[in-house]
Amino acid sequence: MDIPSKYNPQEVETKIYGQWLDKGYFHAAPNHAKTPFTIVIPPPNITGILHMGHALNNTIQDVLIRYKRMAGFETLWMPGTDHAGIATQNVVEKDLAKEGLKKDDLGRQAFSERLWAWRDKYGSTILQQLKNLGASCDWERTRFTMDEAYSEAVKEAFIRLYEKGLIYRGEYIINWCPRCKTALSDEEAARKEINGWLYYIKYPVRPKTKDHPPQSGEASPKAGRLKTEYIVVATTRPETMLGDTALAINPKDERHAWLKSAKIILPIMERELTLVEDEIIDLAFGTGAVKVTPAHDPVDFNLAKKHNLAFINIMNDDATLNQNAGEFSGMDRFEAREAILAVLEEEKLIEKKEPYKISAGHCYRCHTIVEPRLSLQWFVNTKPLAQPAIKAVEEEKIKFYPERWRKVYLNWMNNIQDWCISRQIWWGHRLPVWQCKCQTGENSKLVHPEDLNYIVSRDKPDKKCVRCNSEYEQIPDVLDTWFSSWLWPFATFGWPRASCKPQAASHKQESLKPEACSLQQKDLDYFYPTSTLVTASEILFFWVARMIMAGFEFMKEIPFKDVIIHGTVRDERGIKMSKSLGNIIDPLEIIEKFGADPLRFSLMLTASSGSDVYLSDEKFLVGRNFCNKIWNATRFLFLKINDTGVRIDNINIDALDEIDTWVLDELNNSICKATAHLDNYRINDATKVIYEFFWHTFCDWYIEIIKENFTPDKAKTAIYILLNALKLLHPFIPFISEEIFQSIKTNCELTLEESITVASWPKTIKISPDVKKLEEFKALIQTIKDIRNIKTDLGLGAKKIILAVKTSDKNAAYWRQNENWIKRLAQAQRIEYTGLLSRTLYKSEHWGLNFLLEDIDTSTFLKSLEKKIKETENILKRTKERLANENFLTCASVEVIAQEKEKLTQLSTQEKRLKELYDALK
RNA sequence: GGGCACAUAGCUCAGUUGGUUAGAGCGCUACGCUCACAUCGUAGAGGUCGCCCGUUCAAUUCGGGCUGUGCCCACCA
Repeated sequence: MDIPSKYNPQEVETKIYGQWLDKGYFHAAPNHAKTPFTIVIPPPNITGILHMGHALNNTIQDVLIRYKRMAGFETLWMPGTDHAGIATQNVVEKDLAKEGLKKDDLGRQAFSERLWAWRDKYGSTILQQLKNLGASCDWERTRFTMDEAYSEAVKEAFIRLYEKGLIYRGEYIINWCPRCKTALSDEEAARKEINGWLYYIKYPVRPKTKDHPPQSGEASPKAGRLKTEYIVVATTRPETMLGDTALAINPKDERHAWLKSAKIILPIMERELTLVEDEIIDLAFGTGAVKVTPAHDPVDFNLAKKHNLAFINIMNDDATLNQNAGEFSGMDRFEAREAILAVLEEEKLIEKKEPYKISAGHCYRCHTIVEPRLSLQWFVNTKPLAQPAIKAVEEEKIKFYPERWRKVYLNWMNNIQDWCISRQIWWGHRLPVWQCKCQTGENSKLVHPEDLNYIVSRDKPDKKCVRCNSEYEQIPDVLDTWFSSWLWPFATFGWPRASCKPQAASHKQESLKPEACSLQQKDLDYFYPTSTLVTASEILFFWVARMIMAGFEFMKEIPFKDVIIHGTVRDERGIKMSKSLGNIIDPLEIIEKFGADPLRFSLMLTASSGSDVYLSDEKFLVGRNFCNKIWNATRFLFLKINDTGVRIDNINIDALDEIDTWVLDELNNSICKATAHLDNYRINDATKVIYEFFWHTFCDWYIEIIKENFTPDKAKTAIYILLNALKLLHPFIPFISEEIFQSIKTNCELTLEESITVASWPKTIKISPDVKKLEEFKALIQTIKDIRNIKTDLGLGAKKIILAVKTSDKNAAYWRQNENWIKRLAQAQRIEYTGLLSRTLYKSEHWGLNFLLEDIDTSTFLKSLEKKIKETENILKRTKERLANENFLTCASVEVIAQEKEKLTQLSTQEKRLKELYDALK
């Protein structure tokens, strides 16, 4: 029996992972004899490298998957990656920049090739890293959101929604990232507060010309105000004033009623502004007068639609000002802001400025401040899609863990806004929309949608443009990445080919081999809906909510039953770990240093369900130490087995003594608790239970007890416990548990599964323990702890004691029977049994004890006795008071009263014993 | 502006239907290299359960208010 004295994680992990793959343990296929358990991985971006958030997320999934696999489910963990449109394009653009090139230098085709080349080279890096972590994904099924079949699913989804009227094109204010030069959805424009200014700008007001004299009645009371010559508006973005086409006031605002008979002039542009009145204008904010910039502000946009105002777009796609900005054209938006302020300052048109917190949208990929901008884009009408998705959660067909996310989800869903899905980038799924060349133009041209004649079609349309007779071409836009990932739970199983109804079939359907289709059909039927989704709260709206909508829309069913939302990984100060902040702990480094198991175990122990995880390097020591403990406990057992030549075969239940019975009972309890915790997704509680059992029951007591009387029966029990503990531990620490499992297999004569990966989850062993005997044994353990305690109080250090025991003959026999290990664990050189104790140090209902030593300094001991007496008296007092309370006796339940009475007698005895000890020693 | 959480030992957190002598891990202190493990063992100290009010025989637990912290949503010019 050879277990190396040092555990070498790196070597073992690589070897074992290879074996798992060779054996195909992670592969799942429909099997109607088993219940499926399916998890689809949140597909990491192909630009990603494994960070601690991934490590946490994927360890949770692997724990569940490995547990369910052992528990007899047909278990599938579907892996894959996300093409991550903007993120990937940015990375490749940066790459290109190193060569001094821009994507436009290459053109779409060449740049696209470059993107694919990048993806082929780096796109699966993170999957390899997941393997290092021990992830038991079914790698044969690895998917990518731009696989051919997957792309077909995306196209199909678009077309079906379009045909249902749930996708539309329109010109609205969207969030525009001037750096990525694309539209973003509201969710992708992350709101962040920045320090800015609120500028109060004077807009000149002149009397109306003689052609349009003011209505006399209207202007009379305030006619004189016209001499004040201006109206003040407040704005945080002065540069947008160049696009102002109106000024808005609240109709109830008497302060500004005089403006109705006036002509309001936009400074710099010297343009006359329309005056509009609308209830939406807040009387209390700023001056109550609002500049209206229809093409650059969502509120103003709505106002303009309502009041039929003109739209003037003043910006290019890179947020420089365009020709509509006159002298400022060509300037960057912030540069223009300063320039405009300077001009206004010169003309004395700035009344004041106040520091102001602006909640500005930031591009979630490059963190540039987004520009609200009028643009022709494609949208999903989400409200109809949201209805069944709301209902499913309300009816608990889908549950959130922790439950509080349910409210967050419902709150968002009930206020859902339409989803802008078109992006002006090159990496992604092209929209199946076709247009004649004569119609395609810059978005900034702001042609009316009605004028544009486009065709939504799976393939290039045959017909030619009626105006210019040229062919239709696919529009350049691509879809939001999330428009593909929201299909993940079923598109990964081959939808729509698999589940296609004849009328919705794509044209490629016919060319598919029938058996391929039916295979996919089987998979989809069997594995969908999936079981559990494990994710971080950050993508609740981006992904989880949308998957639920897509599930109902395309599959008529929930995509998953349970959603586990884990916390964010933070550093020890509570700051979110991020590469840019430089406070990351690299999981790969931890794996390198300690191994994957310690990383996984530490994470699972630290991450209490749903709360954020605070990490520091030293947090990983727990896992390292524990794995070391397991390794050494095993090594020791094997050494003993080797020394004694014991043959290990099956445990003999009839031969169990009180020690075995006790430890097996503890194992049973741990199995029950751990299983229940895992079923409730209380993963860290499960981790704690097993940790506690292995270390503090099995190692600290059982192994210590059997050490010097290593009989075959004890050895068998020990190996039985070890095996079951390893199985309980396997989901958390798959490598070391497998390694040890394999050495048990080779060294013991037991019939075991081929691998712990496919071993069955532990069941409780039937031992029907005698409760009284168990209690007796537990009392013995408690006494040993008390002896150690007293020894410490007496300041005896390592000194061995001679223990005098006064007890019944029966109990004395029990002690004699267990004397060897009691002596060792209580650090006694000898035990004497006596009918009379000269000086009692310890007294329980079973026995009294003394240490037969001269010159004992009992002062510390007496002090701790005093303390205990005082504590007991306090509780006793409270208990007595409670039992003397009439109200308590009438109101409290019988059980509670009985419990209190029991407590009273127990405490009284305890108090009496302690006082006797104290008095005798004093 | 709206919503959701959280506040328990120095730190990170348990405490699941109100009744426990309020727990664990890490850290800290003392003692110990007992032939698996010092990545170890034994023991200990440390908490008026954020504050106030209420419901109740009884509140860390339920309700209200306050304070503090975090997060999310919003058309805060």
